[in-house]
Formats: sequence, C-alpha cells, structure tokens
Amino acid sequence: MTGPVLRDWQSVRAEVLRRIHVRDWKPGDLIPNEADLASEFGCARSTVNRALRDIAQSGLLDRRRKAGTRVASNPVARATLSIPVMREEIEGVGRKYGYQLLSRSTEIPPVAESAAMQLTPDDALLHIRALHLADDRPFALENRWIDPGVVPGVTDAPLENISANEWLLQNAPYTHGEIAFSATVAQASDAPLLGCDTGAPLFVTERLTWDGTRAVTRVRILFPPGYQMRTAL
Amino acid sequence: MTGPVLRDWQSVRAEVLRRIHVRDWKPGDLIPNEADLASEFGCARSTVNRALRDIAQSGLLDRRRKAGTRVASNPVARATLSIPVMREEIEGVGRKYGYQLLSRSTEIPPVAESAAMQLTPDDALLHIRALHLADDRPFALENRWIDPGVVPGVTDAPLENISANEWLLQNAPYTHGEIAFSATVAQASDAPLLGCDTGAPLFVTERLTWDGTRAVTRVRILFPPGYQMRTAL
DNA sequence: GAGTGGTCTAGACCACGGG
DNA sequence: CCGTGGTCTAGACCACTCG
Repeated sequence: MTGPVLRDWQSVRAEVLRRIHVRDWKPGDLIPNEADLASEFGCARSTVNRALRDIAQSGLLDRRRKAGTRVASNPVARATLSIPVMREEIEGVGRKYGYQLLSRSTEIPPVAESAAMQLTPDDALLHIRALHLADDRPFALENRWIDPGVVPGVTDAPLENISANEWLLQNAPYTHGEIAFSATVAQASDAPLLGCDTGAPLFVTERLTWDGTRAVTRVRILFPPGYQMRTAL
Repeated sequence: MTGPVLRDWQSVRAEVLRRIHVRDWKPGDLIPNEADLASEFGCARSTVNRALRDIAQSGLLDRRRKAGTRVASNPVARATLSIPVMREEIEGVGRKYGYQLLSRSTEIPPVAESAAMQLTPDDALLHIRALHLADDRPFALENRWIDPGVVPGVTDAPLENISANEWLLQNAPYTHGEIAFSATVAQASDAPLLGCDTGAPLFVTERLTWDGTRAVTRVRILFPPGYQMRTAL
C-alpha cells in the first residue's frame, strides 16, 4: 500500500500528523525510523527529519537517539505567546494608543525588587510608573524598575513620549528573561487609574530581563478586569 | 578580519546573536545574505540557513526573500508556555497529586458554552467538575463541558480515577485549540473548594479544543490566590 | 529581471544511549 | 556494540518579491 509520493517536509508532517490523528500510530507507539519513512514517502531522509523535528518541537512526538521516535503519551500542550510592545498590541486591533508617564524617580526599591534583581538592598534604581491607554481608556498600568548601571543612558531617556519598553528594546541589549502571569486585586491606589473598583480582579504580568548575569529591568503590569491574554494552542 | 571557523549551526546562531547584542548589527539593519555569511564562517549555506531560521523563529530577525534578513526593530517577545497535564505539573515539582471528581452529569449548558462551542443551545453536554490537589491541598478547580457526540466513549469513561484531561488526551483526537488567561474573583460556591475567601483573586485558564470543525471540549480552570504561571522569555 | 531565502537531495560522519 | 537521530556538505532548483 504505497501512497502518493510526498515531496516536501510539510506534506510529510501533514501525513504523520494524520496517522497520529486517526490512531494509526497511538500514544506511546514507536513509529518507523527516518530512513524507512523516507523510502516509503519517496523523499530524502533529511526531509523526513525536518518534518519529525517540527512535530517533536510541538510536543506531539518524543525523539531519542537509538530509542527512536514515539508518539507522546501525554502530549504537553505548547502555546507560544507573542508579547508585542503595548503600542503595537493596541494599534494591532485598531484602537488608538495613548501613553502617560505617571512618575519617574530614582529610589531604593523594596527588598522584593532588589532581591529578584539580585542587587544589594541599598542600590538605587530608576522607578517608573506609567499608564497605557486604548481609545483613551485605561488599558494597563505599568510599574517598572531599571538598573541605571546596566542601562547607562536611561536617566536621560525621553520617557514622557515613548514607553520605557520601547525605549529599552531599542537601546538596552538583553540576553534572556522570565515572565510570570497571575491574578491580584486592585489596590485603592491603583483602582482609579485603571478605572475599576478597589478589590476588582486584575490580570498581572511580571517580567524580569537579564543581560548576562545582570538584571536590566523588572516590570509588573496590571490589566483591568475583563482583560484576556489569548493564543492558539 | 577572518574569525575562527564556525562548524555547527548553534555556533553560527551564537555568533549572529552576539553581533546583534553588541550592536554590530542594530535594530532595522540589513545583515549579509546567507551565501556571504557561509563563506565568512567557512560553512555550508544550509548551516547558516538553519541558524538564521532559528533566530527568526524567536522573533529577533525578519527574513524575506529578495529583501534579505533584517534585525527586528521591535522584537516581539515570544514565550513558549508548556501546559502539561495537571498531574505531571504537580508531580514534576515533587508534590503528591490528588484528584477528586465533584460532579458528573449530562446537561444543557449555559448559552455562553454552547455558543463558544458552536452548538445549538439545546444540545446536551457532559458536564464535569473536579478538584486537583497538591499535597492534599486544593490546587485547581476544573469545570469542563464535553460533547459526547464528538467523543463517543466518554460517557463510560472512568473519570472517578483519571482526570478528564488525561482521559481525553489518550482517547479523543483533536486538531487544534485556543487558550486564554485572565483573572476573576472567587464565587461563594467555589471559594471553599479552593480554600480561599470569597472575593479572592483567582487566576483562570480557559481552553477550547477542536477536532476539525467540531468542538471537543471546553474547560475553565480556577487557581487559588498565589498561583503563578511562569516561563522563560 | 534578478537577488534572496526556502527547500530538496544523496551521501557522509558523528553523538548519544539502549541493550 | 550498534541503531537511531542530529547534523554538515555541495550542489541544485524554485518561489517570492523588490526595484
């Protein structure tokens, strides 16, 4: 039962996914090796390799040298979140972006911040609070700490006009970071800015960005009730 | 100024990332084409291609035929979330997993559910409520609707012992899905189950899974205060 | 039209890790 | 040990799209 020749890696991927989907190959099953699939499909092994690597990256296949390729028994769902600059996120859905710098000062941060950024508790950081608006309504409240020792020009940056995120992206290199999502309640100090009641549930993102071993910036962003972060699965 | 020969695609990727990082190539800049980089690095073009494709996938490069490869000016951060089965998420951090089926019945769902799943409002669905425990303490409260027409055997599934998620993964094929994250407050009916106060902020995930054009299941999971979903950036 | 990335191929060597 | 996936190579053709 030789099927049609599959010439490109996306066709191979589709066929493999189809076989998994119709349970030709069930969760936990060992599937044929690359060489066998290549000869069955009538293509080069590297084409099969590309297809299987792609599927494995999505979590549906487990691949190990010598052990072969298996259909994942408990496929770990992987969702890729795109986290654009706030301005693009808002303009991308056809709304008008607004930005408002609330405060900007150099302060000793709370210990929670300096600890997370692995700084000594008496290091002063640039502290920025800003509000992002969509169609003139509050969209997100940003609370950011920046290490001016890591980002030299930041004390002179025109943060009244451009959001710190955008300025940093174009002026401060970084190597990696962490992001966390959670829920909290609106404090009395934040609720009016977000246009909600004290105690309302807020979606929170917290980001910590590093340049090598040095923390660049830590930011906590609050979103008003009703905000959803969505993605395909 | 010929550097050392770079033999594998990961070295090439590292070198390209380094040049971007030190601003040899700045945001918006056009970088040399694959053939030139290949000869500079002393490797095959396909090796350079692999490296640049990988970087582009992370959002740091924009590639277009004929236009060439540019350093992204506003790199969209991409975070890949791994969403394992609840049991593995809990056991993965060394805690004891517990599962408790709260209720299971066939009902007409609220219109919000049937609409999201694109069903007629009078279709009956299997409704499941369950509690996931970590070290005997509430970890997540699951509220799920399943279309038994799409998942035939589900009415007889042993959902007292195995979570619906795990059973579905191994028995119900799906092609794609959507996931959303948000925040809400604990209702009086849910708070005791989650071990928190009414009105406490809860992290929420909502998933909708499809098999082709038919909705398989829709699930809403509430996490108690303090829960964070984390990932590398 | 022509330059650039996207991909395929056939063959080769190698690293890992199961048995 | 030795089978399997991981990768590299040189060459080729093609698709897209900018100018």
